[in-house]
Amino acid sequence: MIPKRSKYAIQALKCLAKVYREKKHLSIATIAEEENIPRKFLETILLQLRNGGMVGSKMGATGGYFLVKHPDEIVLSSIIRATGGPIALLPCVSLNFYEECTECPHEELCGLHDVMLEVREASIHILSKTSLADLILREKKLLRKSENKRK
Amino acid sequence: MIPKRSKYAIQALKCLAKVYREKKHLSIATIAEEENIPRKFLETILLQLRNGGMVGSKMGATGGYFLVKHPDEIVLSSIIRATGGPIALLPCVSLNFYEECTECPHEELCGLHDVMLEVREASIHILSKTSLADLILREKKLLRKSENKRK
DNA sequence: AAATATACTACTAATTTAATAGGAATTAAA
DNA sequence: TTTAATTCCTATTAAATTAGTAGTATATTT
Repeated sequence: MIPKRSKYAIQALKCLAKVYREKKHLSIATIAEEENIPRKFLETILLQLRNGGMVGSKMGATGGYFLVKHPDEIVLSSIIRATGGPIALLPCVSLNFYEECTECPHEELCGLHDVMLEVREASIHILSKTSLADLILREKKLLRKSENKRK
Repeated sequence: MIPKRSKYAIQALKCLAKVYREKKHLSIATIAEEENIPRKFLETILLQLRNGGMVGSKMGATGGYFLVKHPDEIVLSSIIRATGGPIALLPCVSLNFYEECTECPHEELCGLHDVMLEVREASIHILSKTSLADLILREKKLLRKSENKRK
């Protein structure tokens, strides 16, 4: 499981992506309310994303946050990583949270390691091809689908 | 990430799978030593696996644990589940640890939910086709490969 | 100057997971 | 029949992680 932190980050960035074209920025409070995220917690998350170079901020009254890249270029895997969320199922196959198995004498001979690498690759493949723009597109499609169903 | 508990379970079962043909059984202490797992912790894990119907046990002196199914029939996904490890990256897409998103008004319209379902399916696909027997086979292949390299 | 933001960092609370403790029940063998 | 070796069971503690909060400094607009 990825931490809530990472999930909140994705939600917040999706929010910002929706106003990207209009070059608007949103305040923490606005995003927090819109997405039901605890305000102060969101604050620390956005700060982390800013330090990670994914969003920019403007201080002072009428300040707020905005994306510094096109929604097409921000993919889920990098958001998860920027917020400290591991994608792999075991530390010994994690790119960013790697830890040696104390029990495995030779990692490269471990069958479990081998399988878990495959799982990681499959997950990263999906998460790295899905951008904020894709996420929004998906939601449009889902909405259309559900509207057709209702007819 | 899956809990250590699940990883230990897989290691222990792999151990048992290796002696399955000879119809031998192994004591907790033996497995614990072989796999570098804290003995008392392993005890609770094996108990859980027994209650889950994956292994059998024999009490008393010369007692121990053994697989009740063929190593071909025990797959990684069921071991992980039997030991309480979630495979999905978010609670809202977990089959066994499902929890509703408090923030999502309509789960079926959420783009993130949609993507995470795909990730889950991809992971489960791999973990459900890999059995203990496969794991052992993989290790043989890895060993052969590394021996060829050394030449 | 007042109001409204972000910046920063330290702290607390809550939850989960890992590991241990300790004795009861069971079995085999001395 | 006693002893040693083992599983069975459940409660508890310890450790680590994550979630969330507090409070103050700094910047910007009106």
